[in-house]
Amino acid sequence: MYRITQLARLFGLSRSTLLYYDRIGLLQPSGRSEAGYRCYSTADKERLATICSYRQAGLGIEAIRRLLATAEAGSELVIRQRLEAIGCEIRNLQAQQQLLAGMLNLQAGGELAIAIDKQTWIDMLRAAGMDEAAMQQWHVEFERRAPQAHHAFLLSLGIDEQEALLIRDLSAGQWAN
Amino acid sequence: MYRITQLARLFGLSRSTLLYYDRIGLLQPSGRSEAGYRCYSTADKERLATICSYRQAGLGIEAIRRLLATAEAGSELVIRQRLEAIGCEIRNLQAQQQLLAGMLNLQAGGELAIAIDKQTWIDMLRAAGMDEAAMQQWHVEFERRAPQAHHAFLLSLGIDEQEALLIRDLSAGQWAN
DNA sequence: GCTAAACTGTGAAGCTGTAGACGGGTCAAG
DNA sequence: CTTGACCCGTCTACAGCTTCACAGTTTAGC
Repeated sequence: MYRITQLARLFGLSRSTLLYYDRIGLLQPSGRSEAGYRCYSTADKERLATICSYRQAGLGIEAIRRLLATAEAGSELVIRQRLEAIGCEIRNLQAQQQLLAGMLNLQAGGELAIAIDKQTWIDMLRAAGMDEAAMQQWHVEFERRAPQAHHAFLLSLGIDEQEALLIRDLSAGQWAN
Repeated sequence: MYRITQLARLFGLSRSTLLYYDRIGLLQPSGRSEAGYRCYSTADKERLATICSYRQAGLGIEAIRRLLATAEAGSELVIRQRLEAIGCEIRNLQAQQQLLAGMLNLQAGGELAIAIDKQTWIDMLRAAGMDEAAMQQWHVEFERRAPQAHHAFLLSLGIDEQEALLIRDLSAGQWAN
């Protein structure tokens, strides 16, 4: 049995957070003491552990509630959706970086274009000693390990959706065979 | 002269947002019609454009207010700080991806598409036949051609500001000599 | 000129997830 | 019996809006 602050500390949370979870019914203590103190059982602790890990993964309270309610069934979808959302957020942040870097350039009198394009990229790899075959192989690896990231990367070079898909198809094909 | 909803649509915002900006004094219309309707001038529009681009860059309202107040002076620091913060956020999101990917693996044992990290990147280049020296050379080229993009790219791999600067210094040094 | 829709205004409350403060009750040790 | 460390419930605050409620204004079509 745990008291509220005790349990909160165990997970690096504040008392307020557990009070809040109680109020919204996400985690309600399984009992109360005579004086009305919340008593959290070991089961409550486990539930909180689950909640915490979902929170750390950035899931919203409602999503977590659904996950816990449906007891592990269909949770995969929620997780995949969150993964998708994270990918999106990261791309947004990267766009922000571009924007800000652009502002710095404007102010500093602009030393160079920050966004690199396809040709520049190829030139750099070639300057580093890569040939056609090596680049092919690199695409194949990229596609195999992180297809989403591969796609985003291609787009970031200014390659259009069509061509990106083409490149990915070729890479995937090479991997399959 | 623009009416409130008109201006809002122009920037993909809602009327409420402009009402809010007015209330907090971030963007106040330069006039009112006889009936009391807000009239936004072209100058107001420009100001809003600036605000929007800062917002898109993820800056907070207060930061923007300060930027607009001090009229371009000292804004570089704010921007650099935001860049730093973005790098941090991206790393957090990547950690979340790892966590979620882990959950899925436990449940499904599946492979997944997530943003790439430093090690994955190195592995991919190596798989494509690059060795240490080639990677060095590639960094040098990257730094020479597009230092800002180089920096953003390093951060996107989850490398922290410190290490990124170190890598860039090394690359720049090699180029200088 | 009339009507209906689409706009405008103001002000207040709500949202998320959490932190912290408040005034007061409870409990164990010394 | 006091002291200090707990606990209670309730309230406020944060960002950056959105939504609501209610009333006045403009505009288009008939």
